[in-house]
Amino acid sequence: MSERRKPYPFDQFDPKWQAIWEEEQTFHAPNPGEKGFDPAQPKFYVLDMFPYPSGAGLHVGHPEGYTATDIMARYKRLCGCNVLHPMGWDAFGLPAEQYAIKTGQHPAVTTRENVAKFKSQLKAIGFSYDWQREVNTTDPRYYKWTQWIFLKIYHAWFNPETKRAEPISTFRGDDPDDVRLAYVADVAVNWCPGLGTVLANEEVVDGKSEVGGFPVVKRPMRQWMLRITAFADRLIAELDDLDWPDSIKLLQRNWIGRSEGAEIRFPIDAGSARDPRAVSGDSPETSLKTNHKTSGESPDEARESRALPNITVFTTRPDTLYGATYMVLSPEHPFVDKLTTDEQRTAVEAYRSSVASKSDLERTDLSKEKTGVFIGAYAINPANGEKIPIWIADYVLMGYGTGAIMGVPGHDERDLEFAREFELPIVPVVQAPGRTADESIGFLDDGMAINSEMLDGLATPEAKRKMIDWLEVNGHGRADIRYKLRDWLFSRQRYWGEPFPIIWQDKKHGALPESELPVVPPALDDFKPTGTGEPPLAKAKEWVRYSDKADRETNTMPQWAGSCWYYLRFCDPQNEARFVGEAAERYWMGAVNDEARMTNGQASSSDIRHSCFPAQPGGVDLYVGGTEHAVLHLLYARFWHKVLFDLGFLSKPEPFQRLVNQGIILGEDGQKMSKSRGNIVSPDEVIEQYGADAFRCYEMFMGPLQQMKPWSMRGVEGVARFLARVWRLFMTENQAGEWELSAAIEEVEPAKAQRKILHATIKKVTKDIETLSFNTAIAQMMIFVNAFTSAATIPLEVLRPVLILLNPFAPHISSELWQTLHRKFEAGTGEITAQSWPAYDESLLLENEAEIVVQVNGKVRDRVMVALDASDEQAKKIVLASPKIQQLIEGKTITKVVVVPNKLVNIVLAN
RNA sequence: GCCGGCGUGGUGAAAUGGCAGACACAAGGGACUUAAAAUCCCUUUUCGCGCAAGCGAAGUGCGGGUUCGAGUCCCGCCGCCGGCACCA
Repeated sequence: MSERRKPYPFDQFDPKWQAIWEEEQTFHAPNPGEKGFDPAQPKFYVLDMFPYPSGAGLHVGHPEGYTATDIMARYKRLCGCNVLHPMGWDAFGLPAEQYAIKTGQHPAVTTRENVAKFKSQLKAIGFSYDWQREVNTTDPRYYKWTQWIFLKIYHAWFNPETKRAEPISTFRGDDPDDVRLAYVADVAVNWCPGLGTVLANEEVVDGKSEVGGFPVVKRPMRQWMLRITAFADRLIAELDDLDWPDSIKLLQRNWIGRSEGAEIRFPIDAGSARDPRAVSGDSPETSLKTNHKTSGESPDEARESRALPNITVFTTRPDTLYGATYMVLSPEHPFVDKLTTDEQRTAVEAYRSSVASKSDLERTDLSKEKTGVFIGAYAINPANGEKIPIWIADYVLMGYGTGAIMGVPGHDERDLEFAREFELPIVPVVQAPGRTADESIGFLDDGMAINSEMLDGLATPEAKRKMIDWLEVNGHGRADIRYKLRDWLFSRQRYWGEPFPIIWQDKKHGALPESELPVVPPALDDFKPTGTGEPPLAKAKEWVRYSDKADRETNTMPQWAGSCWYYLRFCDPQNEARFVGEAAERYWMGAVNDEARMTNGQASSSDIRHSCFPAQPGGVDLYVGGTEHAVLHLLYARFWHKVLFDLGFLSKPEPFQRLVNQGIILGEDGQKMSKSRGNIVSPDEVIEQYGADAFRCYEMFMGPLQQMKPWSMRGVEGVARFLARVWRLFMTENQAGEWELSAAIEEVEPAKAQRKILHATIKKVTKDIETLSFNTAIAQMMIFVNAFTSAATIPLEVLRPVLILLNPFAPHISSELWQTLHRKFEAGTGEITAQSWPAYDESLLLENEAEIVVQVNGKVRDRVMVALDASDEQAKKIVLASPKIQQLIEGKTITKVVVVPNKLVNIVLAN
């Protein structure tokens, strides 16, 4: 008696049912060909973003999305679907390694402990995962296939003709290493000294590492890159058919940053450069090979550029070429050295070194004034033949476009600022509607071309087109498309990641044969980064030596690698011969089998409807996770998926058909949960006090899934009270203080009103689950329970379906009550999880009469009952006969009467 | 700066262009109880009138508009949140 008695005995039946589900493997989904697989069942794949198992365990934010997917999974099973609902661990990554550095504890040990903790917490919430499908990215049986996929990428190239990834064997050029989708490049990378590793652009936030917040500097290093830019167009275009939030699609489109425009070549003025002949090539890109797209320059261009060097710029506004009064090169542009005149050399060198010492953060500080230096050389504007000065300035970035721009101060904000700072000429070439030429300086939108000879009078879009034609015809340039998206920097100098299946011999990289996978990292005592950029794996000399002639690659893959394809492994996690079996992939990642939908055993007569099987184009049917992965994981995974699809391994080009982002859960103080604020709520304490079902239901009852919302223990209590009312609807306490089935439950015909509320509840809950409106589904079940709490007798017929409706939300209590009910009544067979989702009968929702709202001039004045089949005229007549209304309209002129059948009549009076 | 999203009671929120505030929380009152807890019932947008059942007015960030009718659609502001940020 020391503890307070629970309002219902969840502390007894929560563990009981969790044990039964585990024992009976209730939620195991059989694969095609396996025992228990029914080809007539449609599939439903509902996926959570698998967690990184941190040492802190779960907080109440994690299970928000998990609860939503669990409700969906349990609902779809009750609807007769074969549901794939798996969970696993994204366990490579920095925290475990940082911990290892601090304590010497091997990351594998930490990971094992954290996984066990996470798993027991998830089980305590009663999630219906198929634990037979659990995967762990750090398990050699898993990362064997991560490495295998890397090899597929390595052995593939992007064929610009077919716009698809193809095996490297179809490449007809000289050196396949130039075009592989995985390649090595010396690039200016984001080096993070604090973490001792390089980072992808996506992992750098405000000049600091996303993990740990350490400063990040640019540094040239030899790194593995994945050619994601080749897929930029498809990654944008194929978003269209996905059922994702528009905001996430937009985020991805913006991140990819497609810009249409033109590449324009500006000849260097022969008289001005120190030694123009010394400049070779027409673009820095051909030598650097940073961009796949431009590697195939035409021979024409090459010949031309040898005759007279050009500076190539990219612009989205070729129509403004006549307004280009100067050029700016990035300070790192390879032409700067060759073009700088002796007089300007000192100033140029000084500027370049000052820029080099700046961090990215300082350099991109928008509020600072434009800086730059004239390098003494001139270029020729190909449109008007004018000699224009060449400058360098740090507002031009080497990493985008060609690292050089034409300065059009009339119609570009930055150029205008720069030109004003250094008193360069400003020529308006686009006239704004309703403004004079001079007033149009600084006008950025589409207008009409002026001061542009052949373009004069043309609207901007036509002017662009005409200029591009002219450039192409005269060999000064061509239409071009550029992206903000960079190729994916794929190597890390860390211990706790997948080793590359790559060896080096004579300074050339080569792939290991598939038979040598997995490549397991060496045992190390010292996990510390070397600090020099050399990876920790290099310390394992024995391991590194592959043969007398060849050494192993010592970089490791980034954390994203494992999560790029885990949803595929879930389809067939034990397969030792393949990353995913063909039949399993086709079934789970393919489209829903329409035939199965039609022949499914659910009742479907005309008046009984449910919507368990909306049209689904397939793939992962529902993917729930946080917005923080909008441009990282979701873009990388789509990229890998497309490569594997092109190579013929997958059924569909997109992995995740429907995506939903859950909103974050704030602490009780309305602030983001964090250790430092001390406002973290753990599911453990909630479950201990209120039970798993109250926890689940509160997570869903708080508000719309997608919305940010604060936690409230009071709110949990309210939901717990609801579940206690459900309990007492079925159970009463006897003299001995034991719970027994209530005598009020009888096998009697429900009253009409009872039946009506039952069917209204089935309809509402079904619809709300489909739209993920779990909060209003629970509200409706509360209404149902409130309506029955004081009833003298409760018909069995209405209780059974409601338990099934409740089951996805509160699986423990509904299972327990179902079992108790059926010990007495023996109606129906088996556990609640084996039942069918109830159907509702629309005709039972209708009365003979409807209450009509009567408005006068749009204000509600009365309510009257009108027969359902009444005509508009009849309704009007009844409404006008109402004494209240009579009073209000007396002596006034009715100008109009609006009738909304069965709902409303609005009488409009003349004033 | 640019691009999104969101502003409804004391709080979380509900509302296919058709009764604003469902369902909860909190608060207040009552029943049961020796008492408390638990449970159950009632009140609770604001203002005004009324002993009362009730009646009237205003009300969804602010200002306009469309409409018989706007929380919902359109235009212009303000505020908060998120993303991008010298991307040529």
